[in-house]
Amino acid sequence: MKTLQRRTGIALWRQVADEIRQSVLAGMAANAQLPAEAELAARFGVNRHTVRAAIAALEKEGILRAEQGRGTFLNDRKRLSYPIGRRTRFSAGLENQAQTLSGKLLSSRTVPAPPHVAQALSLPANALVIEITTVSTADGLPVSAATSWFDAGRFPAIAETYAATGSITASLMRLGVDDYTRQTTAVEARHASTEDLDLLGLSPGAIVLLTRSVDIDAQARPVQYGESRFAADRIELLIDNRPSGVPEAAS
Amino acid sequence: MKTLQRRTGIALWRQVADEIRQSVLAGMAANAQLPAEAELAARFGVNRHTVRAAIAALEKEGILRAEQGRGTFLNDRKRLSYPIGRRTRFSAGLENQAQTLSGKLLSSRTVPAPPHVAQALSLPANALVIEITTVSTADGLPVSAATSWFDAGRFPAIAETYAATGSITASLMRLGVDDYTRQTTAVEARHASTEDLDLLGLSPGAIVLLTRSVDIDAQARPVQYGESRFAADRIELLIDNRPSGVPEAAS
DNA sequence: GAAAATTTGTCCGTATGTATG
DNA sequence: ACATACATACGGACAAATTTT
Repeated sequence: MKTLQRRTGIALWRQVADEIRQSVLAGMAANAQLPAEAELAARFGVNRHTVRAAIAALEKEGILRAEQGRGTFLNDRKRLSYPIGRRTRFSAGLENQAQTLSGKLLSSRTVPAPPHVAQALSLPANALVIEITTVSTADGLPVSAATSWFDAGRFPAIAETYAATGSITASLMRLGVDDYTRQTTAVEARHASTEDLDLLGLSPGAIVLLTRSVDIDAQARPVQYGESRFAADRIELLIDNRPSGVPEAAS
Repeated sequence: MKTLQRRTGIALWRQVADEIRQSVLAGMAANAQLPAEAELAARFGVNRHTVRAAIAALEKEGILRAEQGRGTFLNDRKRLSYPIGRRTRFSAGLENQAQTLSGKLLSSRTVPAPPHVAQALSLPANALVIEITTVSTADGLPVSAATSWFDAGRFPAIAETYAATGSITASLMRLGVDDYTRQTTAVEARHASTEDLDLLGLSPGAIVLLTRSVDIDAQARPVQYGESRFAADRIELLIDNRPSGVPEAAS
């Protein structure tokens, strides 16, 4: 049952690290002590050195801390919860969970719309779009990197307004879009690209949640198509279909 | 730039395989030809042997086929799209995308509800729940493994009806729940556990999308809490908030 | 306080896997 | 197919820090 596999291109110590992260740490409280290295080695059927390599990796990720003579302990870090619904907004969604939120413009350019972007925005095949790349941060830790596309004819100044405000909602407001709603969100998961590792400050092998979303204005015209990469160890996506205003059944 | 990293516990050939899967194959049509091995080696800055190892792995996954003297070609396989909304149902959501769909009961047991399950189902702390583990398959390929919990007092025969029908919707119908809707869905991503690797037929290091969901009946009482693991390379989650367009009636 | 037990940290050597040319 | 260098995994022995007896 618990046979880790060899010769697969994934080092044993990394498989062990992944197992520890999810099954060992699953029900543990903050600052609780992990089983001893020897015990973990026995449980996974590997050498103690291999367990040590796994723990060293998790230490570098900030999840564990090891103290000589005492033991290894679970650090206190909790995941943010990012709500996705008709009124999906970065700042409003996380404002109760973090002290400081910010968005930073990394780059922008005007390009002919790639096919899937043109389709998402209901634009003709060779229309010009503005592509911006941004990183959003909560309490100083980057949580998402996003690439967004806007109709260059309708929002020629989107990059400048985003650079000034750090917010899509505020930028669109300045450009005449009083309100917008989320039409669709597709969610995938994958290993972070080297670029995203850099942008999000992640370790190699880290996982990102990838969302592809379309936002529309009050007249149901698409205003934004975006592809966001969320650091999967820092955030979860929450899809809540409860009609707003109805008291919650439980929780 | 695209500098692949060493000493990360992930073999270079596997990193190259992941890169090919997501960036090279991204915009390619089915049966299109890949760049030559030498060109790929140059692009990724690795030796040709390493590219060959990556291609061999992708061939074993069924994504590519290499033909001596001709080249390497992309097989035709697309990701399924699993819609999540108020009326989330496995069979109804995928029926237009696959020829055969099936659900199989792997195990069931009656246990005192774990705290988070009791909370999700609005049950007292030590209430009994029935826990079932299932695997759902599309066109013979497993796409999700799920663990679901039901109030043992209200649905004592849920395991038997699921075993008979292979469907949660049909099972609940037989047990007096004419209709149910999705209340919340939380989405995370992580490396597959060894158990899920086995259940879903994945290779070590593979990624799963993890959803935690609560379904409620017409009286807003929770009927099901479930944790599903989707093979991230076979399926994406689609959250569609369009009010019209989705037919209300389900058969 | 001293001794024993426990736990993490370091060093040795050896075999196999990975990556290059 | 060959040769070379480095990374990974194992096994054992022992040191260092801490807690328990």
